[in-house]
Amino acid sequence: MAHDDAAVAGDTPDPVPQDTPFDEVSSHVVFRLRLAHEAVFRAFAQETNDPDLKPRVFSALSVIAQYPGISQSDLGAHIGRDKSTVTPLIAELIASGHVAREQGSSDRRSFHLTLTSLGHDLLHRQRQSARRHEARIAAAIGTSEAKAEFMRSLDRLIAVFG
Amino acid sequence: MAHDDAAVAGDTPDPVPQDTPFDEVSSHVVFRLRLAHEAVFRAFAQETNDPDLKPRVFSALSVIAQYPGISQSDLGAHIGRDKSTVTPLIAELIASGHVAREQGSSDRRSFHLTLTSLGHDLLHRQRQSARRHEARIAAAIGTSEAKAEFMRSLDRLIAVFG
DNA sequence: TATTGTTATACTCTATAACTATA
DNA sequence: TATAGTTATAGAGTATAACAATA
Repeated sequence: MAHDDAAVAGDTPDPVPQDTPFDEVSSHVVFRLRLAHEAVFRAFAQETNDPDLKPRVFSALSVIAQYPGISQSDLGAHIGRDKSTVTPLIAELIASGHVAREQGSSDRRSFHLTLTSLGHDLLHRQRQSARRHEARIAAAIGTSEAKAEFMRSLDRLIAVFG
Repeated sequence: MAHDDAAVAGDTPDPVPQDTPFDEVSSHVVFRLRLAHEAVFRAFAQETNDPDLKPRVFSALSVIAQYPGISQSDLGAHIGRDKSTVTPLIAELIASGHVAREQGSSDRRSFHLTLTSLGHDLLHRQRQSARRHEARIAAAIGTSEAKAEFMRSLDRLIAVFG
């Protein structure tokens, strides 16, 4: 915490107000985006006590469910991560029995990823948690329409700056 | 890249469309928020060739300019970081001559941070870069009004989940 | 030559805990 | 006891580059 107002250089700064201060920094999208991302990310992980409910696990399971047989590189492209980042993630999901991997027959460099029944079960549970989380987000933002507009803005930022 | 449509488990997946795919994952705020944050953060750092234009540097300079004499702990509270994270940041800014530090006279545990003239100059330049960056964001989102609404949504998320 | 996946490595950003010195 | 700041350390999360196998 800090001063209530600027330009005070004395010894004992006043405490800052607890509500959002009107800092210059707060007026920039990049900083609020960082804080909002951190907050939403944390809340997502806490949505259940399931230690497997990590966004990266959920995203991997979702993409594999949607594209059964997808390769690791393609999965990486879908979730915006390098293949070297995908490797340990998939290793973890194979070790936990949620994902199965089969070598390609026509191209033996690549693997085809599929969900096991355990993986489908986990995805099902994570979808429920994700649904609750999205509902909390909609409530925080205000309405479903406002949330949809928020999503559109995120999309435009990703499209322009991504 | 991956399949064009789901449930194809063949050997050679079709390439994924280059525009945003309608993945399940894309329909969740948490994932788009991550990608948008990464993209906007990267663009901010690239706004100029100035290697000092890091969001954390800009935020520290801004807060110190707004609250001259602020302590390191208070600064950390303003930018949402622990004091142990602030220590090396301030050390860097003192080493580069942008920030000055003076021990408190009434409470000698704490320090008072101020900007040097070099620090003011840097902040001035960073503000210009930040202004351009914010303008690009507004253009990406569409209008200033849409950006303002976007900011309000970010604020609500921070307030609810922070 | 190009690509898939693995590995080794390193970098960025961050926090927790233990510590010193003050209060 | 409590607080300001430092230090040591650790842990996410990620990418780059070199590599082997395959195309």
